[in-house]
Amino acid sequence: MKKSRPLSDRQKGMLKYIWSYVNDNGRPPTIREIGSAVNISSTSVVNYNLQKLSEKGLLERDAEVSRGLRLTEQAMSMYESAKEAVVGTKTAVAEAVGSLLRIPLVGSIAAGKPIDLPDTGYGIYDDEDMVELSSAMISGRKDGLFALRVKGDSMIDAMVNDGDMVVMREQKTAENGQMVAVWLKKDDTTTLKYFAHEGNRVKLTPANPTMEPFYVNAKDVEVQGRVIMVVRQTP
Amino acid sequence: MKKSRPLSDRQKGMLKYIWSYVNDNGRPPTIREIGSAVNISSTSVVNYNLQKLSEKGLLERDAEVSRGLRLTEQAMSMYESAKEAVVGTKTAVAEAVGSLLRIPLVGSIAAGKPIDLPDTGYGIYDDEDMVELSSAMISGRKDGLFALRVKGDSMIDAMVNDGDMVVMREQKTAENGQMVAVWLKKDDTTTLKYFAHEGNRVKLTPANPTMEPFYVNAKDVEVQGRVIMVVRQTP
DNA sequence: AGTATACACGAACAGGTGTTCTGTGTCAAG
DNA sequence: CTTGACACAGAACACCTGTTCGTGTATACT
Repeated sequence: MKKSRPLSDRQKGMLKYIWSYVNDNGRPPTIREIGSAVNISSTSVVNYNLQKLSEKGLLERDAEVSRGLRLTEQAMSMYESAKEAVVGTKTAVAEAVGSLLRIPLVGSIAAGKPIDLPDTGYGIYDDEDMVELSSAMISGRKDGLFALRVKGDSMIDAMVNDGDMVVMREQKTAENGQMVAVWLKKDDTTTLKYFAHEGNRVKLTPANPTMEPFYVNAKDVEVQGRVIMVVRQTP
Repeated sequence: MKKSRPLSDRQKGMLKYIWSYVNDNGRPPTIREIGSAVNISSTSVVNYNLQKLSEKGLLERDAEVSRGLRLTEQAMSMYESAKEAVVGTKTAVAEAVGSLLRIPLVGSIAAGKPIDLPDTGYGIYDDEDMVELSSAMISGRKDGLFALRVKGDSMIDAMVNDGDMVVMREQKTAENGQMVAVWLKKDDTTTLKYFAHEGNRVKLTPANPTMEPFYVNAKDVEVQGRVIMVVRQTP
């Protein structure tokens, strides 16, 4: 559920000013330039409203960089009505929009503890805690999906970095060849490994091809979920 | 009549950098950013050459204003051919109408060769060759995006596996801290590294935190694009 | 009543950024 | 050889600029 408030007069003015400033000068304005153009005395208020506009997807900001802001296509279209292109593709996109999956980002995953899902279970989530993926990117069932943020460097064996996002599906069992998050009872450790049954043992293979697989007694592992996808956003 | 000297290599480099920076970031660079890009340690030298370029009518400056410079038509025309290639990529933007981005999967990336984009440039794509991502997942500009499939194990230093997908943006320049695909001329190798200017050298840091950064002469690296995202779909 | 949220203001801070000044070396003309 | 224009380096300075903190004021909801 999105609570998208309408733009205030100030925010509309700021947007328009930024647009025309870039048009006139070939570079974005500073916070203080925006402020004096819209009669805002405090830079923090400009900053505040810029952030609001950013949250609405109308502009993007580069932190700690002077003039580090940029209008998005969405905002540009408000001023450049003539710039529509390729109507043909529009229908295809319209169909595709419906197949957008919104996956809750429910917690984090680290080596030292089992996956921590909020006690409430799956319920209501803020917009910030959702990951949007095209359903075309995900094969198989699309229910029971959730995403976790990886904390720490403990998963580099699995080619997963600190800060990466792991999209998973609730599963207590796994088939051979699937990548799973397993809880190793002996070590009190959660790891990501390729999974394979081998008699009463389980073969766990790191994703890093330079590392050797190892074997664990089937009683000592607990499948916590299947890894569908790993996403890393680089700065 | 003024005696108009030909441009020095430095000035040509500055001009080109400014042009690609504006193209990449939507705003002009600072004096120090230009300096580190062209191996000039002193801001006064950059200032000096900027003034020369200004006298030659290749750019205009706004005094006492950060990022207060702008290429003239005359200078822009020097890069006309390259500009058209960029305009070509705009088709990818046109399809980004909704909140869903359709990014062309244009080829593969491997250690032994530069990024191979189809000679045809960006044009028509099959549906199978498109990657769908929510635009909310991608920060920064959304034009000039393309995706590559990673071939081989040569990128494990960058925590990127065989078969992973890399979403990139066409960029000839990079800011400190960004992950880029760089072509190392000496080694005939393409690698993914975190990028940082350091004087006349470039610091390249592997994503794998257990590995040490190394340094290369700025002349021997060529930024081929910026890595926006790495996506791994597990079986 | 109290609590939460959105919005606004002003001040202060740290680092970014253009400018300026002094000095050094090169090279061709006088 | 001397001179002066040209190109460059380094440091210092003053202002610019984004960020953050504390505070205040409405409005809506419990």
